[in-house]
Amino acid sequence: MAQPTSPPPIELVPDNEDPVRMALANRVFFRLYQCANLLHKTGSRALEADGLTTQQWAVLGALSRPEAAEGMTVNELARYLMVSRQNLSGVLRRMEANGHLAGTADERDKRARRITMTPWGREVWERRALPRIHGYYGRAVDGFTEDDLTHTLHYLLELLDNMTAIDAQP
Amino acid sequence: MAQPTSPPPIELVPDNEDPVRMALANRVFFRLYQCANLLHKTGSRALEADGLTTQQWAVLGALSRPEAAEGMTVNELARYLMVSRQNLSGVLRRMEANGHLAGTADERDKRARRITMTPWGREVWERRALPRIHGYYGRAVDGFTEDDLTHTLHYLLELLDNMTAIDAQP
DNA sequence: TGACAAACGTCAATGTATTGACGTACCATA
DNA sequence: TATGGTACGTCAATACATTGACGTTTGTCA
Repeated sequence: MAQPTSPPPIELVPDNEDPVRMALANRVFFRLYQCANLLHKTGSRALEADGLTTQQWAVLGALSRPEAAEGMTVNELARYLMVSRQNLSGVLRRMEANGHLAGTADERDKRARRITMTPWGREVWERRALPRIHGYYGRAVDGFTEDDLTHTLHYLLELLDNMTAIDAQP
Repeated sequence: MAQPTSPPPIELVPDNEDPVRMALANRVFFRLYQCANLLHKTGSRALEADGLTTQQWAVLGALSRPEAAEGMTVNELARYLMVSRQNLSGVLRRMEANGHLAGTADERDKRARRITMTPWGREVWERRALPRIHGYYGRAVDGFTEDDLTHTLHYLLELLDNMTAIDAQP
């Protein structure tokens, strides 16, 4: 027997008002906020003997990749690290002053500056920083299986995707 | 038939040198670093019309809890948010100047200052900020099921635990 | 009780992060 | 080939974040 058509189910509570979801999201973002603070604090402390901060660690990590063998421009680095180029400008100035980095004018595009690691910067990175970073990682992911790490990475990438969309379309 | 006892398996590569683990940890921390930057950027932008930053949002969120009905001291807030009290001192000064917060001398302990939300601060928090924050959460956790959120929270708490241990024992 | 360590909050110095503004250089199109 | 739009990098102002140092208050233990 044919049923009379009934209206489609109405979502009484829109997604962004679902209290359970909101409470969970709130806890996630609060912990993400704490993680961010603690990452910068403990990361910088782990490398303070080498005169590096967490941000400088990120810069050296980016420039040490084989893909960056020719160096990177300020803008490329800023996009890669997801910070503003204005901010990076200051970080790079300090790192050039420290002798870790060198900037040379780009031949093709005279507006651009190519940033590369100096031999001393590479030495510091490979011989001093990397061993400490691996020690740091070892403690920071203590108790994580490889599966845990993979899942954590996946969720961070999802959050990053969503926040990138928010950033692009405020 | 009895086997001769053989030596226990030797872990050739200590945990913090396992290259697969290190590579995974590196990707996790790089994404965490990007998440941190993007959280502060998009969070502050979401509330800029109310004159709030991500940090001020965290402070109001802490003070709006029923447990904080009597207010919180600077130190309690700093521990709760996992930032230094020196840093918080400046944030609170700006928020008192904005009229969102008020500080009163603690009766019991004359060294301490109890921070509370002003009626205006509560109004801004409840009527203006919270709706925007829920909109932000809705977009930021788009595609996450409740299970996903629970798992994400779990992994962030694990990372937080490990980093707290590093912080305490450098 | 009197002295001394420890905790509370702030000041100062430094580094990182944002947006807005600006000069220089590239480039596409009229 | 001019000319306007856009991209590159930096300067300036402001807000966060750290550590180190300091004056005030508290509380404990000789």
